[in-house]
Amino acid sequence: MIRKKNHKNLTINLPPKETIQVIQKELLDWYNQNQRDLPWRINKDPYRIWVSEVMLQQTRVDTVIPYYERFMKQFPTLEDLANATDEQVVKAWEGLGYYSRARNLHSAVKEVVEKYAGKVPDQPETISQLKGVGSYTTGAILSIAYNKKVPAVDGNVMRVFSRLFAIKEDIASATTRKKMEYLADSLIPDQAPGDFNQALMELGALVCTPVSPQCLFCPVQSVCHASHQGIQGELPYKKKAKPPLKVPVLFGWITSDSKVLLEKRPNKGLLRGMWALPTWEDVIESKALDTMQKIVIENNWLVKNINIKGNLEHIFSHRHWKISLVTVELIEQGLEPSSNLKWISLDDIEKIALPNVYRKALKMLV
DNA sequence: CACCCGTGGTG
DNA sequence: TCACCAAGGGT
Repeated sequence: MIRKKNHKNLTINLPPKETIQVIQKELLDWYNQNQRDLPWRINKDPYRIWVSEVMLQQTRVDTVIPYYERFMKQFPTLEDLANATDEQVVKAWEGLGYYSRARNLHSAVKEVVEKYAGKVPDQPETISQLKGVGSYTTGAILSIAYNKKVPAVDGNVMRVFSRLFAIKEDIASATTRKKMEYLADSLIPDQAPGDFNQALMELGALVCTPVSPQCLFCPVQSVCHASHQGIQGELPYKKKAKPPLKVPVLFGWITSDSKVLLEKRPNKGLLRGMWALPTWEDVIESKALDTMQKIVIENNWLVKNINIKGNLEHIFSHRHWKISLVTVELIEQGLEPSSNLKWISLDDIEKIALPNVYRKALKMLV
């Protein structure tokens, strides 16, 4: 290995030139033979590449495919998406999670229409200013759609590099990530940067997998430090994540006259800006009925009946909701609709973008 | 830098 | 069963 320092004075071991050439050739050959047939690979339309990259953030390929197919059918061009309403876009995203991705994408696409005449920027400084376009997505769009020599370091690439070069540092740290980006920048070939970036990710997805990597089928096994040392199973190193915090919550199924009350969640925090069943946090199961009765009294609602309807759990990445479901039937709709409160019929609820945790609750009620 | 932000699949 | 994870970004 050649020890080098980059502009930020990080010490980085770069492989010798011959090794770099082996990696480039073997990876590109392998990718040409083994790449999957994926719907975002039918052409190089920057808009199509962009949508796929945003959907794929922290989300599996198999999960994304049906969403992507529907999304591209509904919004075939960048202009179509720009002209859509926010509600339409978020509805198309329903069930995918991380809903801010949809709002950011929508907002960014509108910005591209207004400021760049509908052409997706092809410079890193410009495109990375768009909402929801970070370092990885910048590299992915520029290399895949525009064939620019910009690294795209995602979780796959970090895993592949950590094994290939036996890097034992925590891949969650910003410093390690900088090293990885510098490595990627040093490895990426002039000829086919987009294919090379995708080859790294494809290798991580198909061969250099998180558990039981298939080193026997790896095109770069001959130059892999982890494989030679037999430590591929130990890498990449990652600090253990904290378990999600358990929070007891109360969902209200508040109905009147065959309509149900929906509440818009605040513009910050979990499921921000999404329509939801009225939700109260830190209400334990044994207090669910009491709490709902208090709420009814405080609001002077005229109530036919209040019932516990059941319990369910939902685990987010950092929250674990233990949910009590309580139904309230009002004699009359004593609540004025507002910007964050509305009555809606059961038919119309299908048209609203509801997070899956609320869809799950709905299934227990209808 | 540490934390927040969804969901469903898997071994 | 449950810990871990999947083509990250924002703050």
